[in-house]
Amino acid sequence: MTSDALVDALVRSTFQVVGVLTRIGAERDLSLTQLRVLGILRDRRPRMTELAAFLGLDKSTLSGLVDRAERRGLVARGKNPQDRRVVDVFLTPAGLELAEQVYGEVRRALAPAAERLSPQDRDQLVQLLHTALHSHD
Amino acid sequence: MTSDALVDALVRSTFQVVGVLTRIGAERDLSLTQLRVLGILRDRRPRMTELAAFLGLDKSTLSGLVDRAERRGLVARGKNPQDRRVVDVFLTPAGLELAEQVYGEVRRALAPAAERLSPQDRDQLVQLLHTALHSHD
DNA sequence: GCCGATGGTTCGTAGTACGAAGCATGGCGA
DNA sequence: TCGCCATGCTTCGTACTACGAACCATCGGC
Repeated sequence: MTSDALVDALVRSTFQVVGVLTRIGAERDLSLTQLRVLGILRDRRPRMTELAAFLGLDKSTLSGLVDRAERRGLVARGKNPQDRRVVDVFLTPAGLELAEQVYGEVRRALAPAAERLSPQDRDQLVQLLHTALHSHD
Repeated sequence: MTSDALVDALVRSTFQVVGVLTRIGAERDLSLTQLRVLGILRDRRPRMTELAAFLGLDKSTLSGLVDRAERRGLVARGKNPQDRRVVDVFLTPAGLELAEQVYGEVRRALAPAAERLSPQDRDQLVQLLHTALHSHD
């Protein structure tokens, strides 16, 4: 099976990128999950359940996660006028700024990797990853 | 900058693979870190400090991690005859079996992704990931 | 033989994650 | 319209993950 080598490569690079993300997050006291939350909320204002589903987490986990982020002033809870049970989550200005900072840093950290490839190879890599993983069949 | 698209793609696929690994691990009560430990120990018998460094974790974190895995009978601590301060870690037969099981499952879970690519594309993807990330300059 | 360096463990603290139980609101069927 | 189940979220209890500081044992050079 040729696919084994590919799976190995994917897992390997996954852990490598996770390492980079974890390190950058740690510098600002953000876990991988919080990092992801910031990334997601940059262009969305989901309800708790949606966000939990997106992250693959239990609702109860998200409550705590949002609690802590709210305490730090990074996100806020909003009421939903259509349904008073629903809680919407969104970034505060401080949260947005931090998100942009962090993702800027991620880009900087991974730029050397990108620069090891020619522009054509980069495009191709993006394309291949998209085809393989972004399975919209 | 073209590299931004690549960074985005890398981060995206990272979270996707992390999702797969987390799910498969959870089915057997293994965290991402424990999964990684199993993977590493499949073909190594490092000392605690080496393993910690490899994982990017503090020694103290690893003590607990190995404690729990040992309690479950997955790994064992061994004395190092050259230096009596040193503790070597290795998989038990049960740990090895679980590791093989889990990594088989990972391969199965990611096989559909691989199969979306032609054999040549797979090779190319492996090659590109290696060049970009496996920076042995 | 002493002493600083190295290798691990222990302890306290905070975050992460789950499931069960609980409360409020919504919406449907009688 | 009322009753009741479903849905959305929070709270609580538990276990794991992770760190740093303090600690003990051993090693190696002097």
